[in-house]
Amino acid sequence: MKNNNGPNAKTLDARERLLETAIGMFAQKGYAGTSVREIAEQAGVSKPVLYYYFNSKEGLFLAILEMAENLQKQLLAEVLNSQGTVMDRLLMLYRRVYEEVEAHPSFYKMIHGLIFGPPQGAPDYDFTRYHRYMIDAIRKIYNTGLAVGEVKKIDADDVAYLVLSLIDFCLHVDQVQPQASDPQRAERLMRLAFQGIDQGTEN
Amino acid sequence: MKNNNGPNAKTLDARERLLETAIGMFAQKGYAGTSVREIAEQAGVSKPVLYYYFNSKEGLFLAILEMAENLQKQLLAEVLNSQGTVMDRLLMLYRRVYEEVEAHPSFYKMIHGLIFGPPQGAPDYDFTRYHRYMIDAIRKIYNTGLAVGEVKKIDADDVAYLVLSLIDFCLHVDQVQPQASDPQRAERLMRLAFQGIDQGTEN
DNA sequence: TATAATCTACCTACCGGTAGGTAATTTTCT
DNA sequence: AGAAAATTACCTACCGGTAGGTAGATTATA
Repeated sequence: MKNNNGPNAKTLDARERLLETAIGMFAQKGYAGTSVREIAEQAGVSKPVLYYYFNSKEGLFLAILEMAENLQKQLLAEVLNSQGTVMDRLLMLYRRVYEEVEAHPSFYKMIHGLIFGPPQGAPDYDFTRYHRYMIDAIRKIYNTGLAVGEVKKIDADDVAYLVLSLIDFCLHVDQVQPQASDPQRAERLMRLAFQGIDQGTEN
Repeated sequence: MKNNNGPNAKTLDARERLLETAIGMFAQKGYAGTSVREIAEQAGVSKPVLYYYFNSKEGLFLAILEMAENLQKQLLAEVLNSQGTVMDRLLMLYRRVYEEVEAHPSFYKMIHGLIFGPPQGAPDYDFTRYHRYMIDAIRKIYNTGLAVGEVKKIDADDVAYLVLSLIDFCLHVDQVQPQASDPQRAERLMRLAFQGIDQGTEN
């Protein structure tokens, strides 16, 4: 009954509530700054329930990271399946990431903090993989454009780093300085960078 | 005596040792992940000495941030006094920041983690100021170049964001993925971006 | 001898994690 | 089908240990 659907609906409830709450608190206060007591309390369950589902604070943490990685892989696969010019596809990459960030701000904030922040006693985890996946994807998009003579021949890594840097930066600014937020900025910056990357020098 | 110079040398010793140790530990483990016990121990003093000089963990933290802000202001003033083309001056900005980061890696890492990471129970502090100072400086450099017709007329903020994004990103990569480090990358990326920003479209 | 700098010993509050128990559901046996 | 056994999903109460912070004695300096 209640507001749940299907069998063992209540079972999923506590687990998912813990996940969502933990994401929010890790995003706001970091791993070390968040206690399992707070998480359990805010999720409306007792502390041992957390240990029942995740074995430990680290287990809960790693469960979240696994979700994040799957989400990213899925998103990139989707973008890499797209068609269009290099510019179109890179803009689509940005927009899809942007959508995801808007839909799950805490999730993004937590991952972002882990990638860029200090490891605050959190379990070892190679966060650079998130960047590697992005770099790879951008490089692939650039290379297909190169094959059809759509873009200049430049070091593909340099292109990838330049594009990723502005995507990351725009997302970061949107998040920590909402008053300076500008959803169009990333697109403008990308076009700005592309005036030197596109084969034709139309401007 | 010892290895110190001038009066109250030993006085400064414990205090400075605490500052340096704290910077290193905050950089590695974050604010919440670092205990005052560890800091005092690693600095070779007892815990109350820390409280004698800084009153609290927060006091120590804020003392470090004040140092950082002064350092940045001094660096930017220096760069803004320089002469040359927009490109030259922006590259100089990058190189000076790079030098400073190389010279004090933990210091940079700590500030970087605070700007991009979650506020892990650390005292409230507006870290966006570091970015604002940088944006302002880059904008000023661009605008002087614009006045003499050296660069295209583009939104100065967009230029500043693009330049800052790649500077930040390159410094970040150098730090978290030393094996992928490349001191020349920032310069290459900046030239890459400039092929679309420079007035002449030579390529 | 006054004061600045440091120590040992201790406080309370909270940390991650667990022991042990229970209501309710599901599975197995007859 | 209905009783017995097992499992799921949760609870309260507590553990050893460590967190930030302090009181008060002690040592060095001038």
